[in-house]
Amino acid sequence: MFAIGTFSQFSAVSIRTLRHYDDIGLFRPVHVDPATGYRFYAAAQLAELNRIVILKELGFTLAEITRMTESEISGEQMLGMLRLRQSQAEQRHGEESRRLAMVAVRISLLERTTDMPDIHSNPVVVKPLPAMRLAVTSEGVDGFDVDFSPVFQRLFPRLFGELGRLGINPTGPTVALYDERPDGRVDVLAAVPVPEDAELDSGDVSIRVLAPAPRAATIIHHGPMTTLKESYGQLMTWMQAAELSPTSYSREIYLDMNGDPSTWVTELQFVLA
Amino acid sequence: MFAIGTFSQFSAVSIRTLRHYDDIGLFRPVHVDPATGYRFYAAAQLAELNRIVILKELGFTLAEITRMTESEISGEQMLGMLRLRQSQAEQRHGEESRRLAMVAVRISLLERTTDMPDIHSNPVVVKPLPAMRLAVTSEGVDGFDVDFSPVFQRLFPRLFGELGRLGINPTGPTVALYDERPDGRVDVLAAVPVPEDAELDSGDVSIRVLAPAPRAATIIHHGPMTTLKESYGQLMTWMQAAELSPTSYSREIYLDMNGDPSTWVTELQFVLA
DNA sequence: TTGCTCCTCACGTCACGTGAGGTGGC
DNA sequence: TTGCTCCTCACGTCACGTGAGGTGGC
Repeated sequence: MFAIGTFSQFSAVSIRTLRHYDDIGLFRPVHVDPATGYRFYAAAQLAELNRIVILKELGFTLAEITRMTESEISGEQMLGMLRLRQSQAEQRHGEESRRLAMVAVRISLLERTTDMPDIHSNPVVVKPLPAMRLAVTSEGVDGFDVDFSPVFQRLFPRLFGELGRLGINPTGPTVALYDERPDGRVDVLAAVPVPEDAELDSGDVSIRVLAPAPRAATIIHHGPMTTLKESYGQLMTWMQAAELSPTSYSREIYLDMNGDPSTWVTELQFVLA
Repeated sequence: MFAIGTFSQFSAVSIRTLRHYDDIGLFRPVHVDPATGYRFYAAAQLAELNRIVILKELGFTLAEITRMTESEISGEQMLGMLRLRQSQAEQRHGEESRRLAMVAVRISLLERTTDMPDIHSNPVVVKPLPAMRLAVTSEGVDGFDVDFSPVFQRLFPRLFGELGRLGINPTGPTVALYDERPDGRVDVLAAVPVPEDAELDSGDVSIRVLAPAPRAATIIHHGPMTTLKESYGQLMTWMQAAELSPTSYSREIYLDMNGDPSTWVTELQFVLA
């Protein structure tokens, strides 16, 4: 029999870990001196400890290993658990790969423009978008090269006028979206979230429900709408570097339009595949 | 200004997390109602929160991010931290890859022999070996096909006789090792650990110091020496499956030779590259 | 008055590492 | 008697999730 220090050396498992395994009932010494509490291990226990070490290296938790050793497991069952572990490990491996790729993207963006920390100048975040129930009104335009302000100056009064007439209160910030049309033109939509029970379809203004999006690339734009294209540029530069592409045109969420336009806050969103 | 629930929705960061960031001083609301303790966030704060989210996704800890945001960091510094992160992430990625490979090895070993759970029948552990100071005596043989018992029956009495004569007490279990010789023959060494200050060089018995090995493949053998080759077989099967190769011949550590040979416990070791 | 949102503790997570403070045997 | 080994608490780790129990405003 070996005292804990010797057994720790032979097994390359720390004394603290051996005590921990004793505490949680995973692996106990063959003998404990009742007077001193000293733990004593038999050489033959090394094989049992080694099985635990192996299972741990494969990524099983101590709770799982405890269950495995308590109820003797068949080869088939072990195979099943290993396959489960394999898929979990593959998932974590994939996450690590993506993280690594993102670090590389940030490095390459920064190397291009060493004048400013890119994370400050290019804070693109990928996040899920919740579903939204919107009241919308729209107008077709020829493309993205036109000035949208006159369009919105027609759309928003129409939208809010109709909502006011119906006594419907917006439940969130104003939104602009852009849609492809079958004829190749672009639909400009002015919209605002409305309650679940709000119904309307007055021809010009109707309800549209946006499905939740699991992943969207987003950036916060500060300042007036006239400088929006700079933020769009950053967002698209980032998407190119990250090799991600949008599934549709953008959405603009006007989070803060109080006070001077130089203090406005807008979120630009591209839903990703 | 937004209450915490609204801000949580817009940012896709949980309420609990926002409170946590407030607690640790990483990200505070622009305003807290003194009467109720309600937190209020400004739209413009979304950009700041997004930077934190990005840094977290890149794998930085909250403590690191706190330092980064407290002391405004230059592009160069950020590049340096990103490169450091990259190497850390590569390391973790490598570990995940190895773990994945090990799971695959276990699965393939199990698929070959579904009659028994391989981890029970093949508990090979890779671990570091500590340095050892040994008293050794040796003898050359023609190869591994011979019966070693007569050799050991000459070597061990010689070894322990000499140690007894010098009054040197072993500090660990008996060891056998095998060495290549320049002439192609094999050196069989019988050895035992001795204290740091023990000196001896009597021709037949001398001191040899084994360097610590960072990685060795090991297996516990139960029973008499006559069945050692079965355990060697398992160990070598595992090394083949794991695509690992030893740098030298094996070592045998006789951990328990008390009582009947059927209860003996021996560890077989192959130092890995 | 009833929901809704928000609040502050405070425990739990996972597998030990790391002191603190103390005790038998050579 | 002095080191050495071993012992038992018990806090700390990391970033929150998850109740418990309670409070203002519509």
